[in-house]
Amino acid sequence: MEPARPSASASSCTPPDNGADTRLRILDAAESLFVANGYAATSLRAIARDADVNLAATHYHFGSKEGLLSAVLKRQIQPINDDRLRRINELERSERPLTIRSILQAFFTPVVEGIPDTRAPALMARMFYEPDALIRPLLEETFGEVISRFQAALSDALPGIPFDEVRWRFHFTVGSMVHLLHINAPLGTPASRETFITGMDRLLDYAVAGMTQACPENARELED
Amino acid sequence: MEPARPSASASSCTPPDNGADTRLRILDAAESLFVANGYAATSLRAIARDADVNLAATHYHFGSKEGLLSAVLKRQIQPINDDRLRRINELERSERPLTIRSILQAFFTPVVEGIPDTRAPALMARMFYEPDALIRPLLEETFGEVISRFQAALSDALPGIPFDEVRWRFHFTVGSMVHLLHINAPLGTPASRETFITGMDRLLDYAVAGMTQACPENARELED
DNA sequence: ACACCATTCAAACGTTCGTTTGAAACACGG
DNA sequence: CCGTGTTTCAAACGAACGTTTGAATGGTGT
Repeated sequence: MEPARPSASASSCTPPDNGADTRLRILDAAESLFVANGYAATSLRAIARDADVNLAATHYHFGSKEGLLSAVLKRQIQPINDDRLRRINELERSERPLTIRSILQAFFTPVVEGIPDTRAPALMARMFYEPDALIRPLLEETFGEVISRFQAALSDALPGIPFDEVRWRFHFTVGSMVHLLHINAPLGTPASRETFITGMDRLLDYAVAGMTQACPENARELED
Repeated sequence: MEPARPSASASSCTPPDNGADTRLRILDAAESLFVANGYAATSLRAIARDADVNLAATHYHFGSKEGLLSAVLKRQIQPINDDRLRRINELERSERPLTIRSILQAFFTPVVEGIPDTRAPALMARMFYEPDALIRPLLEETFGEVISRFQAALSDALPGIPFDEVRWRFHFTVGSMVHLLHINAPLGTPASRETFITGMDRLLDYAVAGMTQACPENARELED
């Protein structure tokens, strides 16, 4: 029943680019359409047309529409989250205690640098609020570790503030960021990179102020 | 071609509940499904089934799926925005200059009070990020006046801060709120009203800190 | 040259979608 | 009690959907 997955049964050491080009074109087209119109409103036929491939190729390479979405997500968002974890780990190895600003920078910077390309932020924002229930487990699997990891680091850097309160404030911070990605990236203008970076810079100030609130000495700790 | 709209040609002073019950049941069912699954993934057949009405009734009363969405939006979000404008107008008539906290309260409170019912916040959050392009003009028409009105009030209350900077900060504030509505309300738990109100309270502190940033005297102006 | 396997392709599968139709059911003033 | 206009209903429309099929295609090792 199931078509042979190209990567599974291949025993050769150097995988040839047979179909690799098709795979990439499908991923690119799907990503653009998912960002622009959402998952439910995007048809595999539209993806195949934009990618200039046969309709059946989408099922051959990704098994189903949901499998294609999973592949799109993995390609763009996973590297960003990996980079976040790498940065927070390196931070904790170097300085103690961490500053709020440095933690949030470790959270924001990978998005700004757009790993692996500049369409990642738009995809991240879009998928984060996709209504389809089938996407939720995918996202929780993708973001769960990063969120709890940064919650812990922020809580360590905000002694005396209850963990619940820290979680709320980080919740609002994430919301601000996603909203910025949403409005600045998807519809209309393709998000001039300059405007986007400006927004992320101001977001950092805004989030530091919100996270620290009644601890101004903490908010300014890096500016001395 | 066009079916006679029920509200147009009726000349009687007391409109009978002919079809009004059907209309309401359709609106309720559509609202729930739009919030849970989004616009594109919700079918008129599912709405008609949940509302326990005939499929054709949806077209008879609302003309099209898009018309139904417009009616759902108008019923829930318009009252919230009207209340916001009423509060900000009343504020500006009473005290001068306004405090950031009082302005943001005028923006948040109508959502907390859930006019006309508690499902409004969830609908607001869902629709705000709907991917379908057809919704954008609807939302800009619905939220445009409120956004610019509050931007102006905040700018007046933050003398010395460039208008662009104020706009950015308010942008993040809106994002924090929508994100709170999203996570707390839609999928899974039906948003215990208590948890939601707690979140909105903390959001107010967070947003005041972010909006005022390097002006702590402004952040605390109401607490004396 | 052959056999083998991954990939592409046109065509069709059954299902579900938004919408339309035309007649039945209903309310109500004359 | 009939005539008129509003509302409901079952049924169907064409189109688009995700998915499947089976044959053609192309390169690779022997």
